[in-house]
Amino acid sequence: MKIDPDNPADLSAQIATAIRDAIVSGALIVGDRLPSEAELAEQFAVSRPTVREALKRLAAQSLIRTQRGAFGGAFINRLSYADAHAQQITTSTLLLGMNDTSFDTACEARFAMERACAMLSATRRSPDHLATMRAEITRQGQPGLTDESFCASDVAFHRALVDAAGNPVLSYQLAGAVEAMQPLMNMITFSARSRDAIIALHARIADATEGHDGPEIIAALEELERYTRQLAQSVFDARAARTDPA
Amino acid sequence: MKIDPDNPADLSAQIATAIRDAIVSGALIVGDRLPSEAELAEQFAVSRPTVREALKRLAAQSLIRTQRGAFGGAFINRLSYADAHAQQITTSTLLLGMNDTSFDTACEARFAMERACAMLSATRRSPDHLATMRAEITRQGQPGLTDESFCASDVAFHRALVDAAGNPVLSYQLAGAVEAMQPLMNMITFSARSRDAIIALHARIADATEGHDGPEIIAALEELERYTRQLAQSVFDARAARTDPA
DNA sequence: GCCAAAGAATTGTCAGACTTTTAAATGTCT
DNA sequence: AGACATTTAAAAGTCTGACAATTCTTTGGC
Repeated sequence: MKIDPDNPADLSAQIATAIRDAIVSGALIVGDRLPSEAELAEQFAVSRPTVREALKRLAAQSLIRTQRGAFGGAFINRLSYADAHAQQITTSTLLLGMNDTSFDTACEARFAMERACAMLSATRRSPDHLATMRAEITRQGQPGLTDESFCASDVAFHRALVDAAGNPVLSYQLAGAVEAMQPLMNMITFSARSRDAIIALHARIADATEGHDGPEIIAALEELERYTRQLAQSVFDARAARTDPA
Repeated sequence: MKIDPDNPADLSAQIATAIRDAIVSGALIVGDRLPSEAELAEQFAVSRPTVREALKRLAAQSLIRTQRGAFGGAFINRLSYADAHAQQITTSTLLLGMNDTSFDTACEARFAMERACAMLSATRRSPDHLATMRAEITRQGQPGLTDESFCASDVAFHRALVDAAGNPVLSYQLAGAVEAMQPLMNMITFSARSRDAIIALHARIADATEGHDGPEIIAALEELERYTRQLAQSVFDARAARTDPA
């Protein structure tokens, strides 16, 4: 594990990369303890603050965890699904927020992926997943619910559908697509009528899931996608008309 | 933007979180310049090294970029698809590598998501994408190709298929699923016969893509999934027999 | 008016010190 | 001997102050 002191790039970035490579390549495995900061500083021939900056970079990606005290130090962290999940959601959210991705593009991707779970969810759904879906549908029908709460419940419903597929990799990958859409969905105001339409489709999905009917889930999701995009379109049209009253 | 000095958590972590929240919430937008390290140190009532550690955490996630010199500083970075892509691949790779996810689970997720692109790819594929797919198929048939190069080409082929869907969000999400599988795929040794079978399926996919035949792409992908899992199974069985010769 | 040199702002790096936390080692009492 | 309290040492966390490197702006000279 070496660094090039003549490289114009930050030394801390180089050190972080060197250690990250060692982790990805398998030279360092979960639970391993890195040398102490002082030792690393000596090995790389840099100062301790520089080493610390490198370690913080790795900590930011949940690659290591640090522990104070005697026999403490930096340990290679097991990247949990939960950590990866959280990271992916912030990344996806920023990605959509910063790159003026069109609502249609995001929506298309999200539903395409969600439909990919449908057959598996139909086969493997547990009573737990069904109960969650039903509960969210009930919540969505409650009067006085804010638009944001409605969206949050919508996300929870779809997460249950995805989780029902019983594949953690799929759940992890989908998390970004589904949850990152939430800020975009929050821009939509849901009338009582549109809420009813969405709830009806959710009920149809829940019924199909209960009845192990994959194709029916897909059909309902397709209709939901159509409806969502149409709803967004009318919101954008209304906004455009207000901004530019030609 | 405040931090709690009595909080036992790292001050640098708190500062990083505070700034990250400001970015995610939209209070700081792309191109904005953060105050200088000295000013941040004063604002948060900590020392400059502590501020620097916080900034390195954010830099590790590509949320900011720093520039030296007068009127330099830390700037809010536009999170590019390329950056997010790269991050997702390392994260997914580590996730699969560290959590003894079964080959079947990863494979199932990957093909489920890839099939989600099929209909779109069939509709939107450009001559460019087709050319890439054909080129990779040719490469895969070359004699003397190492297993690793074969896998790399396999990934390139599937990426072309995904990119053909013409949806950057989908491409980004799929990157993790497809490319993170590569280390797992590398564990498989491909006989000449199994390579031929895979190449034939690739050709079938390319033909279907050219002919705008989505369902045929899906059918071929399903067969490819079956074949891949069967291949992996036999490799694992052989390994188990060698380890435990009962 | 243009080019070069000086200046100022800002990050990158270093050295050394002090504080806090934690676990192991040691000592003491029953 | 075993259980409990005390000491000790290792390590991260933080601070201070300094200097080097970089880069933009401004000024001065021609």
